[in-house]
Amino acid sequence: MIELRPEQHEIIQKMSVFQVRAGMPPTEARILALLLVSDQTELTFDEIRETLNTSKSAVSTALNTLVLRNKVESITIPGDRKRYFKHQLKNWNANAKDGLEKLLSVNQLLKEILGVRTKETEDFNQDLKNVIAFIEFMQVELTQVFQKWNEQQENKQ
Amino acid sequence: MIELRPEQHEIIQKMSVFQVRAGMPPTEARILALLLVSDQTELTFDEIRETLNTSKSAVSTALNTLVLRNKVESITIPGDRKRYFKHQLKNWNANAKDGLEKLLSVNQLLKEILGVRTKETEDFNQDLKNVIAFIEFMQVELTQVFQKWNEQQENKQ
DNA sequence: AAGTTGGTTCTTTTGATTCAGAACCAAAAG
DNA sequence: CTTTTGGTTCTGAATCAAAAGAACCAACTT
Repeated sequence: MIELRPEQHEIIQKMSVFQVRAGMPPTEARILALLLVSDQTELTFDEIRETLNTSKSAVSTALNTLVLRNKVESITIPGDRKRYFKHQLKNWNANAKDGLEKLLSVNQLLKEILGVRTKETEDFNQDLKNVIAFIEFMQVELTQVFQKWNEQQENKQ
Repeated sequence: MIELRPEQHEIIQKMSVFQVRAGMPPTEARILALLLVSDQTELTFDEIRETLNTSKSAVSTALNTLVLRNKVESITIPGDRKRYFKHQLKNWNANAKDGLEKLLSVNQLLKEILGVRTKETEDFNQDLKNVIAFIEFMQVELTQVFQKWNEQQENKQ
């Protein structure tokens, strides 16, 4: 069992509220938050379960989906049967990119809608075309922004 | 009651699935999709209710939150008691900006976490600093991207 | 003033998520 | 081969969000 300072508990609370609002299940959110604030960066299944005071089943399913979604990485140390779990901070960038791309993929549907609409409603259709153009613009610009970040990072080494 | 062609029904289906995945309640999603595909761009409360085959209460609350969130605009025609509802395509841009800013606001919490962490775990802390830097970078770049788009639009007129 | 229209608000019902508890299982240790 | 460890999987049970239904209300009509 990990001992947490009061501030750490507080942040777990605030952070998980934030993530739950964004659609993440509570247990997953609390595990992620714990892995961010804990003094040890690698925790075992049981440390997580005890510290968060949650059932084995809840922790097991939550951890598995977190690993599946590349939010958490699971580490095995040779000669130790336990698995250790660690926040995948390194993937934050890539996850963000994936998330944005998924959002922008709505453009496919908007184009379909434009294809199906009456030609009568010219103003509306023009507005729709504009949204489509905006999303396409964002796609191009965001790729450049990500590229720029990656270049900056490489130059720092 | 609005008559919809099969393709229109299909798109309402696909579009609302997409939005529901992104966290929007089903009725709201279907109303938005209907307002995008319908041949008439302005529909009354009852046209929406009948076409989507939903209860008055569900339509009422959904419409009200959509109006509150600037996703739908409500129009009144003088001498007609009914309200007409229209998709706020013009606000797509601004809504996108708000949504992104909300996502990026997690940075506040990440900074708090960094302040509370042990100094022992240097690698982890460096990764965390990197995420924070990345989000700050995105904030700056995104503002510029939005600005660039707005300038382009002004020049077109 | 007695409907009718165009909704809103409150309560109940339904359905889906989430979690706990227990049974279960595979790998390693004894 | 039996036991322990480190989890997983399978029911319920509790909770929660969304929708339905019904009562309600204000504005307009007749």
